Amino acid sequence: MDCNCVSDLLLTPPVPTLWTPGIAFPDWAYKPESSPGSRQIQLWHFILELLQKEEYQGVIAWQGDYGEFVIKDPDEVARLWGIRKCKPHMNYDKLSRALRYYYNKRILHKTKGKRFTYKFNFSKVVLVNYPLLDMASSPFLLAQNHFNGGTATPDCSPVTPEALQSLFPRLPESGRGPSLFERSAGAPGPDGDKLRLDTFPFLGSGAPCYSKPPSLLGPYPRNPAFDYPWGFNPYLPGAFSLNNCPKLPPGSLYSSHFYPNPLQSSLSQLPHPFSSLLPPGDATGAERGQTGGTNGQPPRLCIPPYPGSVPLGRTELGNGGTGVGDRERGEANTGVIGGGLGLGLGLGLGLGLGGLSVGSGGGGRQSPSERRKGVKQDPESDSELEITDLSDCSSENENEPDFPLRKEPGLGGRSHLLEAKSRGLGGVLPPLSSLPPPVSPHPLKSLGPLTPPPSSLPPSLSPSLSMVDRQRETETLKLAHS
DNA sequence: GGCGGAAGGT
DNA sequence: ACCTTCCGCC
Repeated sequence: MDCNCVSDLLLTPPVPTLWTPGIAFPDWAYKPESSPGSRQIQLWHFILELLQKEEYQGVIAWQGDYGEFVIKDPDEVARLWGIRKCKPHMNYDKLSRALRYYYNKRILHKTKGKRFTYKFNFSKVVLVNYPLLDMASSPFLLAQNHFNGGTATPDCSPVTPEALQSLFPRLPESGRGPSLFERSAGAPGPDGDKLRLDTFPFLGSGAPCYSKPPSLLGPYPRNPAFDYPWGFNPYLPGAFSLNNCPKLPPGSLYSSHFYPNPLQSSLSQLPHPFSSLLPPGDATGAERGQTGGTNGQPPRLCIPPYPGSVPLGRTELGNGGTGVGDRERGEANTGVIGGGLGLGLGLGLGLGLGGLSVGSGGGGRQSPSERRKGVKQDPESDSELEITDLSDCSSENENEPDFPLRKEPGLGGRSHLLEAKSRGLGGVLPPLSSLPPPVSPHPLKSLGPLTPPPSSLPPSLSPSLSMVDRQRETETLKLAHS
């Protein structure tokens, strides 16, 4: 069915994956075009999109436990979802049915006793958004080993190649190869490769198929002129500079509550050099400069999207986590991540997934619906953030703001950004002057099989790894691979 | 409100 | 596969 709902094209930009600061999910997070449903965003993606956006704090927000969110305005969420899916008759009853559908897939579960409250199973989702492939295929992984000196730690244990292979049966030993991808028989080509999420046991069958592996896409496969939101443009030099993070949006996918600040939760607990990545004396450093901070509002974390930082440290999804404790039926720790996953690759590499903690969400910003209805802002909200009204999205919902995602990467969105930034609402990295500059401004340009770390895995995060070391390891990898 | 079965659509 | 729609049940 073709409808005039918000165009998927606007919602599925060719965002360069790991470093994607955009509000939509990276290309690989969407279904392949060949699949039924053709690249339509999945509900949980959509939920995450809403969750990461300031303007929907009044509609849906992180709240409570790690990964837990509350739908403050079920009707509005349903409406937005309906717009998104061109289902004008969508309502919360149906939406919730779809959410329940995720129970079995263990992507979500219900927080019992709390109305409209659900909880993500991070072990499912995190890797969907941090495809290990990139991590695995990046020499950055090698760098991880340098952080812990190659020795096992409870939080980031080097795993033998065998162990890794057992986790990811098709993960190539070299960290680079086709085995994570399902090469369509006789159809190798741009779409011939699909990341085999089914090789990730913790992702299960419910995980969306990647249309393409991010780091193997090569130079942006489509529409390179895509106008990135908040003025962010990965093509621009410095866009991936760790020291230049104001380019990043306030609600980066990788920096929202859903990806609680690994710097905060992990680096501060890790020995140097991890801890040195945090601003001095800042236990909650990463929140600083993110969300005002002077108004007492629980900050909506906008963590600098160090994609590479995710694998840095400990996993706090439960066991030994900092207040992340899962208390409900197995929950988020069903996957290997939950146990403090350390993934090694090839040469005794250590990879932990996510140092995770979460701030309580939900500053109660006034939602579009509230604005629409003229509802007074949530008393606990102090937000004066002007939300760009992207009402040029045609839909059955006449004259309503409609679903704004991706709609206006231009002036509107930027003004939003500017305003947000002017209020210190994120997109600002904590000072990381100690970090070396990025190697390449282009996230993917140099992504060969064995190249310097892509921007998605900033070399800055391997301060102890010299280029010589990298080169050496690269060579070693080549040998191992051959 | 929340649940899951069932049927159906794409 | 991933919902959407409908429904009866609790």
